[in-house]
Amino acid sequence: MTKIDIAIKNAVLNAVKTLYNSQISEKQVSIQKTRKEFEGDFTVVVFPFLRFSKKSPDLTAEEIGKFLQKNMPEISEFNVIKGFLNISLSHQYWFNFFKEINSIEKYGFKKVSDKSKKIVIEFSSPNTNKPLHLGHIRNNLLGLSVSKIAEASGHKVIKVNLVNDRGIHICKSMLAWEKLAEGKTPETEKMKGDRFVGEYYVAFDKEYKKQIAELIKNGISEENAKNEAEWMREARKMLKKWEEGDKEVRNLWKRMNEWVYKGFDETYKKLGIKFDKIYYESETYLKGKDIIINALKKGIVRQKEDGTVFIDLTSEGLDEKVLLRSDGTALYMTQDIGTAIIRYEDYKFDESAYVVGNEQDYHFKVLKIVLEKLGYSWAKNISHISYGMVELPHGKMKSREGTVVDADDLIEEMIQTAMQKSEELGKSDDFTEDEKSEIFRKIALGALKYFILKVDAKKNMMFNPQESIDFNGNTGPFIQYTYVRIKSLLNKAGESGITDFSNYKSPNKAEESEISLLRVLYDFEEVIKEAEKKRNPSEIANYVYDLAKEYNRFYHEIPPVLKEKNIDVKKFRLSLSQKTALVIKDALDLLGIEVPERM
RNA sequence: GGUCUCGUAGCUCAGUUGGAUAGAGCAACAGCCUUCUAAGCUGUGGGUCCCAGGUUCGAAUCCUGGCGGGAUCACCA
Repeated sequence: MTKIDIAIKNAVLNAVKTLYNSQISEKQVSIQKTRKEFEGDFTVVVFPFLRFSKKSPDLTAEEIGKFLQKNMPEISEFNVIKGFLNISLSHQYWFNFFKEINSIEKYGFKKVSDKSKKIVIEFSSPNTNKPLHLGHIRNNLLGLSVSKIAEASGHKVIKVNLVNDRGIHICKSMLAWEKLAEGKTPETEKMKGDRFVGEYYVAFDKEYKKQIAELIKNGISEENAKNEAEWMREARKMLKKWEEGDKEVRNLWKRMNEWVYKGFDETYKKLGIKFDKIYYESETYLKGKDIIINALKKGIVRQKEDGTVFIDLTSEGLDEKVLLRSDGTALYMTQDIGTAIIRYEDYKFDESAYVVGNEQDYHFKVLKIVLEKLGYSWAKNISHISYGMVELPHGKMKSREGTVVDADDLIEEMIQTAMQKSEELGKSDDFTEDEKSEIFRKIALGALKYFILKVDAKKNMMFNPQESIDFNGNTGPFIQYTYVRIKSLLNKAGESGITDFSNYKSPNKAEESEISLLRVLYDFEEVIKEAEKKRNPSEIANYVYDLAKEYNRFYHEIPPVLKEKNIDVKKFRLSLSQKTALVIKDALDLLGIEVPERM
């Protein structure tokens, strides 16, 4: 499709050349959408041309406007206000534009082919010692959405999860379970496995703190107390046994992880998340160790007297980074080096992106540099999709202190609210029970997902449990409602015998609200491009909100479509509605949000 | 302390390749259901865009310096 704004830009370049005999660069021409309070579709800012025209802004704009109008049949008229040249496109142009996009099944989307860029996107990456919370939800939703946007941009996407299934934190839950559980399991307690295990993690911390306090009371320094508390010593012993492959410890580890995975699967399913590949840290961390030991032999990394292996990054303006402990065991960085390499061997990706919180900006900066120093040329194609923290009104979320918003609880609460709201409005009366659960689920998750994704990913965001669960205004349900409303309209049209709307003759004239709606539809292609470039789902979210809002305005301003006498006008409006619904659906899908057919 | 990042209406957020009178939603107030779903639409009030300089015809947006919040700088992950 030829983009009209690009055509205008070229015409302006041509105008300046012809009228003022001056060659200007594309960069100097700024075409923007005309602001609502003025008449027109696109605006050309003429200030940069004044030094070539040597005329007043208004006169320059006038001359360029006349030139454009003469050379572009799509332009119907123009006006000049204070040096801004506002261009109006003919109604015919907009009708043609609509016919064009209406004939494309997935307008704005690019197809994935064999030549597509291959992108591995890692997200979620949970620890297996506690249930998922709101922070994880943001991660998961961003990962899912970024993946979908990349796919819509024609890339081959591989969604990957790296499960952090080993380490001292897991041993803490295991130890507490051994000490306190008396054989209880998620089955006997009728509890979700991840939550069950999480309770023992909290129990560990409680006892651990008690032990530290005790030691401090006996005159031991805080630092020593933290190291020497009995449970901590036992947890470390357990970790060592795990690394040695102790059968009993491994069995317990396996058993408790299974509980957690079962719980996670439920939550992922509710969120609509699936992975193409799951990596387990327990299976990849040794690779990193090998790589580092090899690099030590080659002299790329060095060893200190105390035995730690490190890499010198001072030439990059960073510090020395330790890659192996003095006892030879692996660190977070070590295992991430290993996993990155395994991932490249598995997929030979063109790009590898990590969706991880901004608290790890430094980590990923270092990871990339270290891999480059180790000689992996593909390391330059690693990127970190960094996002901000979710904050609560009373402060930070800390799982050990129980000040978290649990993912499952939150989803359940949202479903309850959706149900209540629907009953209040008297809308659920004629739904069957199956329909109800399906509809409330979609609305609840739509509300939650939209709430989180509409905020710019890189910014911290505030989550106020009381106020955040809203279904009016700039929310997911508002957008879903718009879709449902259109569906209802189309169904009614169908009942009256009009099922095919595409065979109309374009009307002579379009209403202002129709043009406004078409202008928003025009932007969709560009919005996907921008969202992909910036890896930022919020651009899609804000767009689809604008679209829904614009449709609702159209819906109210236009007299009832079904009563329209002129059959061509009627069909055009139904087509326009239908396409809007489709774009809403496609855009919401990019956010991982489903649409109900009724609500 | 170094580095990074954010600061826009009472609250939650849009708005940066520099453009016109800075926009939404929530909350408050006032209207619109004998015409297609009122989870909707329309209107009113609400702003030193953290502060001070600078660049520019033009700055919320770019630069410099402050102030304030957050993150990070581990043989934790």
